[in-house]
Amino acid sequence: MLTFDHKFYKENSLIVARALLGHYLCHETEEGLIAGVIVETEAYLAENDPACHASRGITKRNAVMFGPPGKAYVYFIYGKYFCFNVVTGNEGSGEAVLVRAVEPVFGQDLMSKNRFMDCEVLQLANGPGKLCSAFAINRSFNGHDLTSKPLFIAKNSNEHHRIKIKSTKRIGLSSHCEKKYRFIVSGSQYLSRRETGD
DNA sequence: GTTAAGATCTGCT
DNA sequence: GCAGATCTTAACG
Repeated sequence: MLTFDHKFYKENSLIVARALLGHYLCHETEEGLIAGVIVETEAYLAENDPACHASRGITKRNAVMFGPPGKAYVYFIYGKYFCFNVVTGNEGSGEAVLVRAVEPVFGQDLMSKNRFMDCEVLQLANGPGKLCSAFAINRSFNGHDLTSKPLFIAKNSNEHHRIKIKSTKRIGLSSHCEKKYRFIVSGSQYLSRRETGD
């Protein structure tokens, strides 16, 4: 499995968000490999984006976003869930890509175990909180370099050229969510929301 | 020290 | 389709 180099993550979040679709998110846990194809992402921009955690300057939580690109930004939300992001852009810019859903391809049994509940394969990792739970991603991976094990993103050299990418509005934001900064693999059955006709 | 809101998920109607 | 759970984070005093 080949990972992306740091130069790849240095592009701005809009570019990286699209570029990550169709590639693999992998976690080599002690119990075995967990892997899935990234099918849904959202870009959070350094400039003019009030919804971005970094928009109000550096804090203890978002510090990793201002560090070098290619690292994981993991934060806790709603008292229960984690969200997994990839830091992008130049160091100091404060931007990231939220990975919202993956299509399970390996270690579905482990994902199911990590979710602590019975659910269809279709719903194992079709949302930011679900994905982190299934992949056993927690606070300890905040700041982890995604070009190295045990948690990494690997290139898919086969299918990538076949996917069709669509952009839509971002999910779950109370304000300033009009821009189409959410990117999905069109036709995928593993999205967090059903694909609409817009 | 206190408070309000949050890049969500689940279960119930 | 909608409300509740649940607790960290950040802003404010």
